[in-house]
Amino acid sequence: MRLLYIEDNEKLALNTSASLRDAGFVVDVVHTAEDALHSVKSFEYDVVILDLGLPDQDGLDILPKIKMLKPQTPIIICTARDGLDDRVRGLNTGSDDYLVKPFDVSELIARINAVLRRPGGALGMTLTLGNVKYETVDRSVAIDDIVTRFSKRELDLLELFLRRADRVVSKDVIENALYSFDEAATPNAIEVLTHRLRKKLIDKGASIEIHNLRGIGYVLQENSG
Amino acid sequence: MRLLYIEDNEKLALNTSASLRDAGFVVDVVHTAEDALHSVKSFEYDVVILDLGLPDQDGLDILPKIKMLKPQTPIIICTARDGLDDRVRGLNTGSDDYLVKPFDVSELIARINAVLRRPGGALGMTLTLGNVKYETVDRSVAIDDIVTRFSKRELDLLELFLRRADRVVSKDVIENALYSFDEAATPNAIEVLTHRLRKKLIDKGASIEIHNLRGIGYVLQENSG
DNA sequence: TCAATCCTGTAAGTTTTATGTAAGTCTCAC
DNA sequence: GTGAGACTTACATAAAACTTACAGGATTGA
Repeated sequence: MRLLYIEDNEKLALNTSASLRDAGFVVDVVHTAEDALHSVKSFEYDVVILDLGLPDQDGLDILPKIKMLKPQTPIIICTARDGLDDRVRGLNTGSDDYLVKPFDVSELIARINAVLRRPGGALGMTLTLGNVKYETVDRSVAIDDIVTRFSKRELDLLELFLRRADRVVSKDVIENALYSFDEAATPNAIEVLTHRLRKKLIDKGASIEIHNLRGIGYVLQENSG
Repeated sequence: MRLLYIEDNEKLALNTSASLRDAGFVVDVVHTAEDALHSVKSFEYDVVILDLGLPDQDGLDILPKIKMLKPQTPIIICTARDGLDDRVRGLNTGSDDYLVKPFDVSELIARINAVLRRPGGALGMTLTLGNVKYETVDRSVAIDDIVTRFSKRELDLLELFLRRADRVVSKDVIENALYSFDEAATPNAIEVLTHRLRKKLIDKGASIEIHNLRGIGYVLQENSG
């Protein structure tokens, strides 16, 4: 899952991109429109995040250029409220999204996931580990190519683990990813949920395992033999 | 099968859209370029029908905008003979078509079907799963080669499910596919409709089943054993 | 044109199940 | 061995989906 993050404010870019990496994305950061276009030409991104207010030209000018180069790639535009003019609205394609500044990083992450999940958004986006395949578009899971049912929360957790396979995920991160502010969540809720996900994975013969690191968090790994 | 019909002449729009609905399409009608762009952004259409001669701007200007928003969606342009200039020809991308006014509605329906039948299009095939066969051209259904009657809405839903067999279809997607924006649709309407389709499938001995994924959507699957 | 029939959405009641809580057990680290 | 953290099981409940009945509207056929 690779993102291009176009943001001229270097300090902000540093902070935000770090959070995005924590969330399991691969992030390329550029600070100018010129670099951005170069990157778009050179690599395949799943999402482009465009922060308006670039120094070398009006940020909006770059939007149609990116669109022309990669019509399929969804773009998330970050803009101050008063920048939300008709030009943004007009260019916004429905497969895209915009976000009014200031915003919380978790909000941005939610938007990225939403855009990726949309039908036609990210083409053929499949998270795979071992014999487990997760389709982000329709949130379906197949183990050894056999479609398997999971509940909503189980899917949330599985997706989170798959995005951060082989990396430690703390209970905190899980809580933030799965539960909105108005939803309560004792640490136990996550333990129970993990238990259920584990059980289902074992029952269905998945070749992946959720390991616990006492006091630190969990890791999803392909089981080695 | 959902269409957007852009036509500023309200009387003509009313007549034509009624005929299109009779032919089994879900039709959204808009009278201005602004509304048209808004709808294209908000919904997924299988075909856009653009009648040139809109009041708020030269109709042709809207064409590239729609194209940019949804490069995949085929567009049928209706125009008077003298409007058939190079600009139309130039913008026509091959996935599109145009129709010279005045035309008969049956002609328009034929063009729509033709466009949908094209490679990569949505029509002109038999959707088959288990012992159920669905003819997209005339919307007829056969179970074990016995022709079976379904109501319009049931056909809409069945077609949607067959096109996405073994994949999760959310209520949201169902609502957008089956109901034009002037039609109401409580979530319950979809539940009732699903219930009726299920019952009919069972009664007629179909070997396919609609499974529910609580909070996520539905899946159509061939029943295993 | 009128009646009969069918389609389809609403409403209300019932069933199902996903999910958090609680309480107890296990286990690892020190 | 002790305690904190994680695991497990059972349970309650609220949300989601299912079902049934009904009524207005459309369609059909005489």
